[in-house]
Amino acid sequence: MSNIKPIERVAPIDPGEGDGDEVRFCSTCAFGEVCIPGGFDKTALQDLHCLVEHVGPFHSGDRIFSTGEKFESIYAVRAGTVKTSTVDEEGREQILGFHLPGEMVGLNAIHPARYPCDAIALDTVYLCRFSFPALATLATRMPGVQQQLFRLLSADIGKAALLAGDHNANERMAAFLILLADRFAARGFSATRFRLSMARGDIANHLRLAPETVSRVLRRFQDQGLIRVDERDVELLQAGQLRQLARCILHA
Amino acid sequence: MSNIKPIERVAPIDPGEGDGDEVRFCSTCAFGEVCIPGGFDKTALQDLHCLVEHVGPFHSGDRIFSTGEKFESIYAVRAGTVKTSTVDEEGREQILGFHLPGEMVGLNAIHPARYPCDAIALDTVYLCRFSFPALATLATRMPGVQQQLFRLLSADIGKAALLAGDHNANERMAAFLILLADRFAARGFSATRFRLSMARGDIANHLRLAPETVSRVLRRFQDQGLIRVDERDVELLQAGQLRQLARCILHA
DNA sequence: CGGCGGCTTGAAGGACGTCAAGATTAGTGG
DNA sequence: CCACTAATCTTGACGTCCTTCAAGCCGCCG
Repeated sequence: MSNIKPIERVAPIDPGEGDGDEVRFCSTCAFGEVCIPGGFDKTALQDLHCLVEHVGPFHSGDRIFSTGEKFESIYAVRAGTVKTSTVDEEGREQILGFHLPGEMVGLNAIHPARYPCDAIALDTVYLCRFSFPALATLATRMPGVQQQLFRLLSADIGKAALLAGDHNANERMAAFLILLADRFAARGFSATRFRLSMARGDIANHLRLAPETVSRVLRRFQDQGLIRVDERDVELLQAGQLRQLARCILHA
Repeated sequence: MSNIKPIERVAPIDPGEGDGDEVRFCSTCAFGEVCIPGGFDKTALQDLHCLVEHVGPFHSGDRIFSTGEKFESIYAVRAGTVKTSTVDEEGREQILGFHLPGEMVGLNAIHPARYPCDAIALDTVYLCRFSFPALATLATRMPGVQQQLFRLLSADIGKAALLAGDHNANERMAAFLILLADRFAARGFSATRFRLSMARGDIANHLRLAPETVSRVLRRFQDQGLIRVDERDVELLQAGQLRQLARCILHA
């Protein structure tokens, strides 16, 4: 049974190509503040727009890049969700993270100069591709670009550390939901109702839990009136309590 | 009983001040390749040396910076070991990492613009302090500096993800030892014999284990002939087998 | 409709944590 | 140099949270 009415789309789904809609995307993108004119040198800004390439659509399961490929570009998600994951030689997957619209993918590839993970579309995905060498060159001329790159990289270190801690299933699940909500909110989506673009198994993997445990925790949360779940649609009913549960993880 | 003879010091302990010994340290430092002349613009290089400040000594337990302080500088470890950790409101510590000579501390503070963790000396520590604003400015003139910063930041994302995975106590302990060995080796120390500068409890915390479990795993490794442990002195007898044990973590 | 993958639910087992006690070391001051 | 205490480490017994295994359910798509 479905307890929640269908979730209305808050963001544009199909950006089309060459539709002159850049501003709508860029305003929520990690690079928006430097992409969109803000007192920067005009010609440099021109360069920034020139080195951006719109790519997509990718469909669920499509690979954006694969482990070991030569690192060339970083990506900003325009629409859809991307998961990054590694596969060890036993064939077990480890999901590093999920990337929502406005977030960057590929920053961890700069150092090894090869992508250290796979990037896979979880639904219909559109991206902005930035040639990294070109971006780095531009950054030497535009301090704003350099600053933003430093910030994005630094932020990713913190993100990676978030779920690395020692916490039980309830705390990790609560933190996952709250983080998702906050990230949706930051991009102008609803913070209380959203659709999970990833499978339970993917959530479980990312949180170092068994899929069964994820199911059980979600059910427990629902029984306690904290959330309402209908398949992949989630509504946060007591975001405050969830945040309280997750406070050890969220910060620290 | 002591099974291992005392470990001879491989690295200089007391760097003194203004001893003209920079090269000895810088050659093993994360910034060495840009600090030490390598075809770079002479005046820019001069600037790099100018914005470096040698600080220390810090003693065991001393704080280098604290959570919430305004971010000003990043640090390179010249001698000793630094641990970075957060404390949640329940008062529980979470150790983010250990920083050996030649490694950077504070890169995760760029984004929030405040240090998101404490940095604490585990023994006698000497550091190079880099004013980050000055470094960033310099980076716009010296692409090599910018590249190195990007690489260091990117590498830290990968490091943070390493121990975030779902692995059992044996794998994590083996990975910890091998990673330590490799890092010592990269800086010119012995890869098979070294002294743990951190307490068992700190290792345990970092690996999300109980201190008791760390003891038990180390004993098991010793009984299997993989290592020899005498207090904090460790000798890797079967580094290959340890690496094999840790391969799922080390990579993936 | 029927098969298949994703999800849920229950019962049993295991890896690690917790608790408690003892051993060893380090630190301190006489 | 030697007590004395506190801190760290080790070891064993027991408990618990989560995984594993197994089965059934549901929605999706050919």
